[in-house]
Amino acid sequence: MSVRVRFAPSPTGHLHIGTARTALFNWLFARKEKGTFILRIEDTDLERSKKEFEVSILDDLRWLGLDWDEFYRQSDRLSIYREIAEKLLSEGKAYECFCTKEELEKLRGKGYDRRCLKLSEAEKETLRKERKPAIRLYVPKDGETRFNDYLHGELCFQNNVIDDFVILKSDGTPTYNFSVVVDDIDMRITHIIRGEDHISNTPKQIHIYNALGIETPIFIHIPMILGQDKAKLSKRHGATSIGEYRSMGYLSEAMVNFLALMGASYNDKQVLSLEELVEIFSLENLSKNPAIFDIKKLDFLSQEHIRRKSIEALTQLTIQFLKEKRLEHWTIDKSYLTRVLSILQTRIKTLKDVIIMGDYFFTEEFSRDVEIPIEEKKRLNYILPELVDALNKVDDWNATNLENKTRTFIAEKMLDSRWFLQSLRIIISGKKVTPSLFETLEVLGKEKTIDRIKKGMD
RNA sequence: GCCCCCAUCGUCUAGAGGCCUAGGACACGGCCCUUUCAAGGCCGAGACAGGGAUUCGAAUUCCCUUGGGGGCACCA
Repeated sequence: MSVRVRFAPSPTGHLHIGTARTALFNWLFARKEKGTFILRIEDTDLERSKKEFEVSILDDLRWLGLDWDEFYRQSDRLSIYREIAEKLLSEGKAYECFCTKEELEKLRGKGYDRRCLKLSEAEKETLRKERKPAIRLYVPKDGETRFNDYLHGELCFQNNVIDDFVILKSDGTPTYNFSVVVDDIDMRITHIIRGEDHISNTPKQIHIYNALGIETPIFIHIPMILGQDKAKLSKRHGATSIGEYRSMGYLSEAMVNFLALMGASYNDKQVLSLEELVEIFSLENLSKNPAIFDIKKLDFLSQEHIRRKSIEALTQLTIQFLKEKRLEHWTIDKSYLTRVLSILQTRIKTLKDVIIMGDYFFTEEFSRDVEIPIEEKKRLNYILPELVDALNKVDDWNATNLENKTRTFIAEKMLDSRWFLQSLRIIISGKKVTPSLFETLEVLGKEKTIDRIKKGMD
């Protein structure tokens, strides 16, 4: 039997880091096993589901490189859930519940007391005229529910901790636990890979499988991703959606690599492409400990993946990124951009670093992280005009010639080269860290270089 | 409150009774290279939560404690 897995996000927000990792593991497993990866939008919560979030989630999945073989939307399948719920109702495995919100509120924490199970046919008939009933599954109070989880082994829940939960709401839409099971059966899902927060839903779902007389798939509950404070990763930990990281200029390869590394291991190898991950992925690689989100590791991976890009590919990605940041005017001279990137490539962690660390290549409005102290400026004002003269005489403007010329100048004037070169760096870039100074000057060009040195003298 | 899950360096993890004086990666520290900041190279520090039990032998098995996390909706 071939593997069929699904990723089932609800469109109530943007694609979250943890959710994305669940998608990734499902996808990797499907691709590795030559199976089918199904994308199912769980939009039965009419209140909170938004089309724009669905669009955003699909977009982020594509960005990550996760494609799907089949696509479903639960809102298109409402009649199916109703039909199955009716079936369970007619078989006596489920019953109608006429309780109001207020009545249920009083039962909070105590569990549902089955008051509607005791209703007579006549009473139900009267109530039906007043309001639409919800449908609850009848869950036996005695015994226990056991199931096997691939990572956690045999898990056991006492049935008396499970309520007769609602499967169909009074508005005719299914609840999560119900639609999931109906769909997983209908879509012939073989392995359910999902977050550990669903472990406690599983016994409920198993009761539905049992009521329907269907065998359960294999469950694999993967650990959560936590914030630095070890609490479930949430908004207060900062950026938690894939889109935010994309906007920060992380490469999708880095994101995928990072997600795959959290809660799993692959023979000590760390930097891996999506293709390599498919190759080595196995359920046995999964860990059962929760993982803390560590952005330092993401930074490292992003840097590594940037280094692995060809200069052409990196240029393309940067053009795209700068467009998104409304800096397309930086990309007009593509060959210049490529030259800038060729010397920046080994020292940027994200595409955004092109803007942060390399703005001086593109604009005179570049940021100044450091300023030269006044006393030093006085000394420089004295020296710089002569340097300008010297540089003006450089005809073939390349790093080697520039270095020779400058070092000769330093020697003649008996300057401290560390001090002088660093001052020069600050004058032309406003930064204390740049690529090799002479390469930087070469790329920047004669005109801009001399212009900035002159400006630096005022 | 009830139910459930988890527990190795700061972080991600390797480890399925002797290969463990516990391995790797990130981060961190130091040194080297360099009459430029970086980058790069080399080296280093750093963990089996605690207590019992089983065993000739336990990071690895079992129990308890502690700690952390998750779930208990006509949300998903």
